Amino acid sequence: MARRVKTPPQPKSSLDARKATILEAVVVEHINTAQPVGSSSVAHNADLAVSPATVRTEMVALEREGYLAQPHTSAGRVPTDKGYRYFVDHLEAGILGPAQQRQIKEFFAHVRGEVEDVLEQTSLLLSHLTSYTSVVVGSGHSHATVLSVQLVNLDARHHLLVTVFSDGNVTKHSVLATFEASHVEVTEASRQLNALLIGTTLEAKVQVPSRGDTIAKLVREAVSVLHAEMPTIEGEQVYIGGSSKVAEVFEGVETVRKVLGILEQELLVVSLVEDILDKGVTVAIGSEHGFEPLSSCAVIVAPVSLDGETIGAVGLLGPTRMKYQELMAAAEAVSKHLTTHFGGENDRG
Amino acid sequence: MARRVKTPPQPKSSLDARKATILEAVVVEHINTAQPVGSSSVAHNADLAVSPATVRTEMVALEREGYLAQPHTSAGRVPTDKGYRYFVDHLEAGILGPAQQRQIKEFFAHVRGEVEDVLEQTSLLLSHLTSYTSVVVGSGHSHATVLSVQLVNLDARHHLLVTVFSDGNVTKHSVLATFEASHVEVTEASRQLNALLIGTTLEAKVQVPSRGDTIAKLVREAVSVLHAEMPTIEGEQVYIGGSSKVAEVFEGVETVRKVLGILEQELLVVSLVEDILDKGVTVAIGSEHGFEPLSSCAVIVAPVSLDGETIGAVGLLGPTRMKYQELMAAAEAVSKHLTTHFGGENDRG
DNA sequence: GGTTAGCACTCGGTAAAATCGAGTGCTAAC
DNA sequence: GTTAGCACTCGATTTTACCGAGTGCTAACC
Repeated sequence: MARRVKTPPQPKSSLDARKATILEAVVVEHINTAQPVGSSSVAHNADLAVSPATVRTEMVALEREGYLAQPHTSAGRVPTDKGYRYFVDHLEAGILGPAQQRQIKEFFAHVRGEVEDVLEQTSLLLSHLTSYTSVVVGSGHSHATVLSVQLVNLDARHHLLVTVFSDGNVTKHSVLATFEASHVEVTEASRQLNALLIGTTLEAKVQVPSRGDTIAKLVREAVSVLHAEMPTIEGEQVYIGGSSKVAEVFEGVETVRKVLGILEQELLVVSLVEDILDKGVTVAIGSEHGFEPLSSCAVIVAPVSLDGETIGAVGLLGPTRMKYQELMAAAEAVSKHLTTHFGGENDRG
Repeated sequence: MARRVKTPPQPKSSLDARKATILEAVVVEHINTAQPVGSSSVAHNADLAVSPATVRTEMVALEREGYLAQPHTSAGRVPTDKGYRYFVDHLEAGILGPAQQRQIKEFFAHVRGEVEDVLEQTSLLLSHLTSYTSVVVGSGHSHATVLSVQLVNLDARHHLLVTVFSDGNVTKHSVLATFEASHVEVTEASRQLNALLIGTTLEAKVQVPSRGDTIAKLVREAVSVLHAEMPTIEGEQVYIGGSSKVAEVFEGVETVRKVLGILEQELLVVSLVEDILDKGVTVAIGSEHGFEPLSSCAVIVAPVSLDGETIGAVGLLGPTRMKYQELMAAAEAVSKHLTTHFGGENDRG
């Protein structure tokens, strides 16, 4: 359904049955062999009873229309991004192997712990499952309200502000005072902070006391420290699983370096995944996402939602010649399980 | 001083002046060129006024003693791990370039935030500074005592146990009850938990109430959740900076894959670094640390201490042919700055 | 008109051959 | 003990030849 949102240009890319079959055959074979594929292997392989010559004629057409490309004359054809796109768009949903299904079931039956831990482990699961690099994103808590704040004093001038949010996130912030405060004063400041902040979001302005006593100064300091953090997309979590797979799955040191470099920049990864989600797409191939350094990559994403709202996503990253069907099935399955996992938690006793 | 603790076997490896010079020249040149180095370049390069033939004779001696190796007949020599070891042991402390010194000063002048954030950013700094992969380890808080615990209820059955430790660490744990609890009950449970746990370590046994009321059940549940976590080395933090550098600095996809695979396993990295620290050494070369998959790597570590106790370490990882002098200086400088950074925090107002 | 067999042609990849030269070990003279 | 001289080794590089998968085109075929 969401697929309608994709690239508006071409009038609804569609090919006659035979061209489609040929394109598909080329894609499949190239994914398996990593080699340019020639007319004859397509003619044999596919169930179209046609001679290589005919296949060739169709191939020049497909090349003219931009679905295929030739590395050089007298070599076979290789799919372009557009070719992969057609392939993916016309892919019937894959079904996961029983072993993998079992592995996922197993995992979610036994996984426990905080959201962060679950997400991190999920990224490892996905990576093991697929032998590709996985990306799991949990979205931030910008709309979460404060459930509780507490000022704990480490020593006379050094305090720790611990804040609990309605979505279960907990943050800590150091509060360094230029003056000493007694235990009683800190406790009182903590009480006032609670009264002040509970129920508010980080965006909300609060009325801080303007008095000059120790307690008021503490309160002001704590509030400012907490709110100072607001602009950063605090709470966005990224977990990358199996980054070593990058070296297996891509060829060419240069590409490996580039991809790893990208994966290091968590903010970039988050925005990449969110961009793709925003487009309502589940796969971004090559140049489709704007990131030039990832032009030889394809990214599969599947949203994780709670109460109808997207709260995160799981993704897989690989070269454009990746096993789309299998990987999409894996991502989908895991995202479904995650969704019910978190959804179920609320009801469970 | 700590260096005396290293490999006991050989009676104090030492070479006559000329052999030492030659070995050093070979190491330096091989580090720069990544190529086997021949007798003539050594004869020219070094300030020993000797002919290549003499150098050759010395080289066979050095080879016999295990400091050098020949990839194949009629190729130059390459240092062995033992050769690097000798080189490193007789390296006078390097001095950091002014640009890098400035960068470090700059960094520590402006860095702020929680310990975790500082450590993470430090790992990035080290990596940028050196173009190698960095490892920053912060040690756990097994001896830390509980400063404060708080049970916050998210909904009737779903609570969050937030614990603040004396070392500034904060943990959260979900507490899922099979029964409903009112706000008042949760608050009371929270109060009792505080009375029970403050000042204790996670190892300590505590006397939980055995009554059957809601509050007692909550308390028991919370304590068990908290203590269940004890055995895991909670609080060990690892930050790896510049993992993409692995692809630049090592050659051979296979090596890159192996190293990345290791870096993914944080526990492994922690124990690697701690092993090296325990040996009282600052550099582990090739086979010196036990990790077979890292046999082509060298690791530089520098401890970070607070009040005389080691609270973490910074490290750099690269191929055995890495720029030891420069990197050791960088690691040392950063660890010193980190030490004073954390040490100073306590006194600062 | 679409399909196909036939065919000349292209061109990257591989293998064999030739060559190069850095570097060695040895020996004999210094 | 040092060094010049020299024959020798052997990986790396270049050259050449060649193969063959695959193409595009054309003419015959259904």
